[in-house]
Amino acid sequence: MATSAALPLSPAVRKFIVHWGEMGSSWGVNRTVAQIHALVYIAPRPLTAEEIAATLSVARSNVSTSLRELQGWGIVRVAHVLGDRRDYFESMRDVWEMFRIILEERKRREVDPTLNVLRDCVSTLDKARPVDAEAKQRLGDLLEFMETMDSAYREFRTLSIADLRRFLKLRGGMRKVAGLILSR
Amino acid sequence: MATSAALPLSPAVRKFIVHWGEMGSSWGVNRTVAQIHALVYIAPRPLTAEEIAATLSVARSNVSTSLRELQGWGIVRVAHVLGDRRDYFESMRDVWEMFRIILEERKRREVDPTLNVLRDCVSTLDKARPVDAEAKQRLGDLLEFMETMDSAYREFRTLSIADLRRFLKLRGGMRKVAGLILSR
DNA sequence: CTGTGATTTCAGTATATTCTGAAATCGGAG
DNA sequence: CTCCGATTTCAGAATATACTGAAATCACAG
Repeated sequence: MATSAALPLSPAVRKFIVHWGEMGSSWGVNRTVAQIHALVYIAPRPLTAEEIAATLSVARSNVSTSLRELQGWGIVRVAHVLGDRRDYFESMRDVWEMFRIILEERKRREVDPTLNVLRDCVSTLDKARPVDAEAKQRLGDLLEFMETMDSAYREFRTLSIADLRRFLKLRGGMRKVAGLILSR
Repeated sequence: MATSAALPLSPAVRKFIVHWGEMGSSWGVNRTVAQIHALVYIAPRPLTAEEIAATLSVARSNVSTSLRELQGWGIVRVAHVLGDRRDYFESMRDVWEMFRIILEERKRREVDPTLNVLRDCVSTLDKARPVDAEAKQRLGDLLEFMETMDSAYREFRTLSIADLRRFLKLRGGMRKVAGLILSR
């Protein structure tokens, strides 16, 4: 097959893709990976790896690796077109669901291991001589904070996207929570 | 003054510092910066830059730059000891407050600019030919999501640390919210 | 002012990360 | 099986980031 041409992108769309790439960088996501995600998300139809490579001016192989990573995050998936052997890629469409998935994945990859390390450190320090009393206190505080966040997240996770959305959109929502639940 | 000696660190504390550094990396924070933060947070007293350099085996100048960055985030500050010209550094102690400050700072540096870009892109696409209808829709969805998050955050921000803590610690908190506020 | 220790700056170096292109592999058609 | 286009792998190159050490600056005591 002939080399795919770059997709035509309006300036606004270009701007978004570039910005999303920069955002990715400051959140620990490879710039190209983030750009590819932006492109696939905004595209009106699933794209081939070759189209992506041409549009963003990166090597075909780089696109392959990056798409694999996005699939690993669960926010991009392969689609197929009848009579076409190539893989087409499309992004999850629901932003809220995407948010939830990314949160879940980061928790699994980063928060959970940190909780384990903290628990381990605190329990080791329990058996240590009192020289480390201070350190134990600090790590204990941190652990308590992260465990509270963790269990709050576990509950948050049980809400439907619809409820979550409704809750966050409530004007005065936090105040209501404070009033209804906290004041006793 | 003689070169400061490295502080004695128990294995558990070392483990924590190393892990915190790795965590930093995956959140877009320089490893050394994160390690310094961990060390200063866990130390029983304010430390000099030289002590930090010796303890973590990094150049004095690197510590200087990293501390400046941590001060920029507002989670580390300078303290002084009577009769000692050196700067001593200490971390904010309250983990919840620290969390709040970091959240605020990341919002300011990353979310706010993204909101601006999205608004700009969407309004540009408004004036565009209908070729970009799809893109406009997608960016609009993303913008709506981020604006909802943003305003929910603005309310969350008005809660006191104490209330926030109490709320997150409530067992069944999210369920209660759903029950009391959402179901109507 | 001068001297001294503390701190910062910054050019060059080292390291880590990302990217490329060529080669290997895959997988279905014939 | 062979062929062929699609995809992946991976060693080396390119780039970006972090780090060092020396020199400059600062700030304060004397």
